[in-house]
Amino acid sequence: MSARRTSPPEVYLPPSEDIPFNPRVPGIDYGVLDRLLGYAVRRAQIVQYELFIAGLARWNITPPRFSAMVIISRNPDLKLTELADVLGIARSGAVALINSLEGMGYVRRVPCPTDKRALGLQLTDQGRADLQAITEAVDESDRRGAQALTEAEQAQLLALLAKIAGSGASA
Amino acid sequence: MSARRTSPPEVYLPPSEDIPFNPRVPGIDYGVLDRLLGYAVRRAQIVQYELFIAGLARWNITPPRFSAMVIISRNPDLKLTELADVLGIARSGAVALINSLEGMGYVRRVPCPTDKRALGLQLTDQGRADLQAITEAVDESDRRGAQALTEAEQAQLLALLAKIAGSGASA
DNA sequence: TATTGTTATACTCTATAACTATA
DNA sequence: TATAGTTATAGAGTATAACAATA
Repeated sequence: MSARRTSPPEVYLPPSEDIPFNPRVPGIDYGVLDRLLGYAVRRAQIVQYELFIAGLARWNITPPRFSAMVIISRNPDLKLTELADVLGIARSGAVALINSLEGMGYVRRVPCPTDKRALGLQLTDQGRADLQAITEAVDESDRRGAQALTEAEQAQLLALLAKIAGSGASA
Repeated sequence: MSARRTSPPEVYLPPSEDIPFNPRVPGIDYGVLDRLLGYAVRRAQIVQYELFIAGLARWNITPPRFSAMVIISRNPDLKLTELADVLGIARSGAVALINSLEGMGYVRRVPCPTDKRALGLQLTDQGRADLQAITEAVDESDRRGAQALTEAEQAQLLALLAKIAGSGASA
């Protein structure tokens, strides 16, 4: 009993032999699962994630990588520990994440002038450029994931999700 | 570049040094993430999962284990391959899942009369009994996750999530 | 003493592929 | 030939703990 987790892992490479996840297999009785909010969120997350992977395959970009790039681009000289906090992962995980993005030529570590222990994270020119195209692809797959909803419903859903996310944080 | 995935993994053990996930760290600019449905779902899922783990710690029950037990209890003599399909995991993963539930004394493999290759899955008496208490704990943590919402909002959220989950499946 | 980034280690989950025994 | 369950193997992600450098 070790390797305890605070957040569910998230990795992602394209589908394969398996047909895409079917959130409601015909003839199956889901019992309580059908009325649990947690299961509904999980179902939706799997579908969203599959769309993300399908749309971002050519970039080799996973959700955590995309999130990290966005956070870094919007928050200049963010420290590695802060990034870990924002993403909800351990510092060692953030190191691995940054290593991969650095290997892709998207992120750069720069020394911090005021604290010699720390380092600032920045997007490279290529990272900044590709993030634009990547963001367009993400937007596209996000739109596909929401296509069953009207504009009003999408706004509603976003608001409701923010509410339940926020409630858990303060608890 | 191998070990391709069709669904995000899901494990779960109780939190630790790390404070719980904060879906909106003060002073951080989330950029596009704040308007992406996929990120909102992911944020909510992390919080829901943390509540699940906290509430089910004493049972050593994870979301996949709970889902499997419910599906097995509601669908008599479900085959292992069918369970894998419902949960959206590979057959080898279903074997491991059933092994763990069998080790806990909750699930039993029974030979299938009509097909000697296949086996039916059943809850043991203990599994059936404990599932009741476990379901109550799950209901409790689910309620806590939804406490920021009114009854009407909860129903609305459930319906909207079901819509976006369903849209992805048929695509 | 506490914190930053790092490394080493272990664990869980997942997928692929091959195997067997049936169909 | 195809399918059901199993096993073996590998890969990705996460966590913990310890470390050196710095605060």
